[in-house]
Amino acid sequence: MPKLSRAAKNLRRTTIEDAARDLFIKQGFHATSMRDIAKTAEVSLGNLYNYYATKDAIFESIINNYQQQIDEKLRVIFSQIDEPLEPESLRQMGEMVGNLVDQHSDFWLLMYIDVLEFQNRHFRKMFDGLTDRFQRMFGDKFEQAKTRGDLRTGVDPATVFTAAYMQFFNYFLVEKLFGGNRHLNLSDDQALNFLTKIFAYGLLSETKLADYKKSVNKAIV
Amino acid sequence: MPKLSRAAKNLRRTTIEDAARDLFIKQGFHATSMRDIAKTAEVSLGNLYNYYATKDAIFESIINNYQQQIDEKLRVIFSQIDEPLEPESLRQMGEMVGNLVDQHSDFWLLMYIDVLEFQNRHFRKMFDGLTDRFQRMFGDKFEQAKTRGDLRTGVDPATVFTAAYMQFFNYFLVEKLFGGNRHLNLSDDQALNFLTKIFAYGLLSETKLADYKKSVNKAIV
DNA sequence: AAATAAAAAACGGACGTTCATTTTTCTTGA
DNA sequence: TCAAGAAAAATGAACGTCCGTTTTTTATTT
Repeated sequence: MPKLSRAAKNLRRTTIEDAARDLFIKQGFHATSMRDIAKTAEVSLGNLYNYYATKDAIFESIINNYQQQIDEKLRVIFSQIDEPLEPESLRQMGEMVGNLVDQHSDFWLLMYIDVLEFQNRHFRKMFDGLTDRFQRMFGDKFEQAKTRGDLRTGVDPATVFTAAYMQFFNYFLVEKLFGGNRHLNLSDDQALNFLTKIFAYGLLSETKLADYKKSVNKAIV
Repeated sequence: MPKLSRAAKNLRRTTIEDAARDLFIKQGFHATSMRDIAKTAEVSLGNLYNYYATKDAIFESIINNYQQQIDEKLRVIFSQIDEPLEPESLRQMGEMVGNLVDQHSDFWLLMYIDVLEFQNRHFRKMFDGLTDRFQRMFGDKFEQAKTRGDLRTGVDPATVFTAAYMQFFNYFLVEKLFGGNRHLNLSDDQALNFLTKIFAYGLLSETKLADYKKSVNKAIV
């Protein structure tokens, strides 16, 4: 018979992982000691080993939980997109990606830890088959746009969408984590507009583009 | 009177730094011990301290030297670009960036170490004022293209060029270091063509684009 | 032999992990 | 209702190892 309820145990685990995550992010995996984690989590050193077999196990558990959290946020982001190929939607996605990077920069730092110390073993799936996933997600919308004649011929919409997604991500990561302060010489808002514009030009047919230009920004012509 | 010539001393330093760099990249900064470095460099532990005051000093020296090497490679890349706004040039840049990432993936790993353990102190300058630098580099070419009417109105060529540069870089980093095997669902060659196409559409005027489409790929129309 | 370089040994401390011990918690029997 | 006791949980000292750095010793060169 267990003396602690499952809920109480999970609470302890959460406390430990929160502490460990903060420390890993602040000072790296190797630089963080089990004693650091114990002290921050207000748990004895030995007791850590009642919850995790090794220090690595703590890292892996953090990643798995965090990954789920981020996956859910991404799911919400994409679920809010009705028409993925509308410039407005692209921009909206970029904005939400920016928020995700802002609010969870620690998660991406964990990814770099993973790249360096675990050959990105835990994060590989973030990029694996990315285009295919978007195709599965929005395939019908892509098809509809194509039959409507909204798209340039010879340009695969799923690939453009993926490229836009990646560029938005990279833009904010560079700004947030790499100290590239305004590396595009634009404010975040302006950068979003600009990148959206680029991908819209790359994606849309001339007739469709004409609408975009007219409606959004007359200065562009 | 020194017993070792300056050249001999530099050789030792090079040997030590080569060993340290390999180890840092393979297992990270904190996971690499001075004893590891000594053994790999075939130098005694104590002797390391005749050449470097601390372990950090080794890391900084490596970065500074490597940075110079990469800067020189980048200089060569950009010096080979005559007409930065030609799609062909963009693609060429992308290809060379790909080679740079391939041949020096260790350098970019050092950057991630720097992000995690030194808040990117040593690499900040890689992204700082990037657009300005391209403007300074190719400003006259950009102006010429504008007056020739090659460009879309309302699209700053330096910004497009920077965005293209960043996207090429990011594409290859994801492929090489993050295990995103064919995350755009394209071969590297196809990805280069595709990304070039996107930025060309975003950058060039309709008349100029017509030339591009005709000359490069009739299938696109 | 004097100066420089290299090697080896030693230092104090911190590391991840283990383990004997103590404390807490809940069940049980009266 | 409540002490007894067993099981679970928590503790902190201890272990052996490795760490970055310093100091001492040895080798090499002029």
